[in-house]
Amino acid sequence: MTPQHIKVACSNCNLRELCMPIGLSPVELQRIDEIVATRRKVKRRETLFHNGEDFTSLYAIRTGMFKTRLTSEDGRDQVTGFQMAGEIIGLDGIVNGHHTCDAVALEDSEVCTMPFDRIEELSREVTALQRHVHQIMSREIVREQGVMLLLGSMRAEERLAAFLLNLVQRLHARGFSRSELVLRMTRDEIGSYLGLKLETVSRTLSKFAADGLVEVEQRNVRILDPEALRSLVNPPGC
Amino acid sequence: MTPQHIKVACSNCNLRELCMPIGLSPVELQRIDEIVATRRKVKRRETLFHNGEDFTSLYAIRTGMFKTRLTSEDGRDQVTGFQMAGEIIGLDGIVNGHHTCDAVALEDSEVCTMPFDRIEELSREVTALQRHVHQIMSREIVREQGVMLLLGSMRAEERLAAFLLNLVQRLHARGFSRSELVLRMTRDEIGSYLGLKLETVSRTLSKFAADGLVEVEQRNVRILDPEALRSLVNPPGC
DNA sequence: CGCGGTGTTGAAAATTGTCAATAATTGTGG
DNA sequence: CCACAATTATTGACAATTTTCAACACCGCG
Repeated sequence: MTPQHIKVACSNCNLRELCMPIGLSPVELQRIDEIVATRRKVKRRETLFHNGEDFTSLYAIRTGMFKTRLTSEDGRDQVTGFQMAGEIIGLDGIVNGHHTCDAVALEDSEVCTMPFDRIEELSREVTALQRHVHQIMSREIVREQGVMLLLGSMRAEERLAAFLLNLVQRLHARGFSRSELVLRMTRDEIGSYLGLKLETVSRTLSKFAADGLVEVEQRNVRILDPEALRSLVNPPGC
Repeated sequence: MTPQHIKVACSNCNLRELCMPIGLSPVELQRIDEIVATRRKVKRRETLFHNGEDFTSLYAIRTGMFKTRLTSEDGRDQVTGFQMAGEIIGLDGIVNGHHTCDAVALEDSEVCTMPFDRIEELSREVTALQRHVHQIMSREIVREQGVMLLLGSMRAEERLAAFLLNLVQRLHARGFSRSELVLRMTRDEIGSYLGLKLETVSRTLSKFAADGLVEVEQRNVRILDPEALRSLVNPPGC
């Protein structure tokens, strides 16, 4: 309700390789700086945008973590993703000019606001940006297909193993540990994302711990046997 | 293996309002005609493209129906969508330059091949086309989020009801009956899409028939009580 | 220090999957 | 055109997985 707005630039952002096209000339890079209108801080539990809200901008996450959540008419809801630094959210709003999901900060976070009409304008001139926008959208389509595979054909243990491996891999790509992670979301949110009840998530985590695959202490998870987790996701007989 | 290639034009295609931007000037429309390189016929059970294949083009379906299918490393597979006339497939290939799923014709079909580099080139000049491409990709993202909601939070009856209503609604938008439809896919394929076993699909269909919601004769389905189906998808207490 | 939100665990119930038998349909080749 | 094979669909009985309901523990914050 009281977002802070701050002027900034991509050209010296340390997340550049995560959310910007590569191989830009200095002049192109400078023009892209102009895309980011402002930064905006979003506190834990606050929404960046919500279902029904007019779509104006895409958001690049600078710090923190978000969940996107779909709520059906009858109140059922589904977490559709967890997004971290360098990832882009808001793509759902393009098609109808308003958002169709909520984006909620899981911790105090900061995003770069990129007005979409400026993105469209500039991507007509900077080919690398055009390509990049297409890639970001295609990547999201492919990611969601992977979630469909998970939800449609995996059992609880496989889903949770895939979830943990995916999270830690993305964190590692951002310079964090290859084996330790902090879950910023509740068991209930993990369950919603994985199509499981929170009790099932909790039980499955306990079983992983009992089997020596992970060490769990609250939201701190240490992956002890990544190979065993991987073999859960892709069963042995292959 | 022996695709037929035929030259054609969008400007007088009867599916124009389904797969092309609206409000184009005659000169813009003519330029868009140039996007469609060829038409290609794909026979039932043949693939339009498959996982790993180099990505070059998007495809607009002219006639027939396809399924897209994801196959995981261990051989598990997941149907990620059923596409019909006027819909676009191939968006998965943009991000990495190769397709990450298979597109299989469920009946003898015909598609328009649209080389993606031409689409990018032209959408730099024709704003309406640029916007259209973004909308198509965003629409696919939103569609997949809906499937995630279905797979993550609905039970078998709800999933199947949602599936039937979605299919018949899309068919109706194409001039077909509001209540009768022909399933071009097997029970197994429906089950894969809905995260259910084929036996569950069959049983649930039988139950719908016993309850007087639908009439099922092989792949011919008549929806007798669309309201009851809708109330299954969105349970009464709302 | 207590309270609300979060997490764990057990037992029973519900849903869906598995296995198996059979039927119906479609495609194929003689 | 018919017969046979292969594919697809239906149904039942039973098993496995996950959910539901409930009780209780833990933690962090005011």
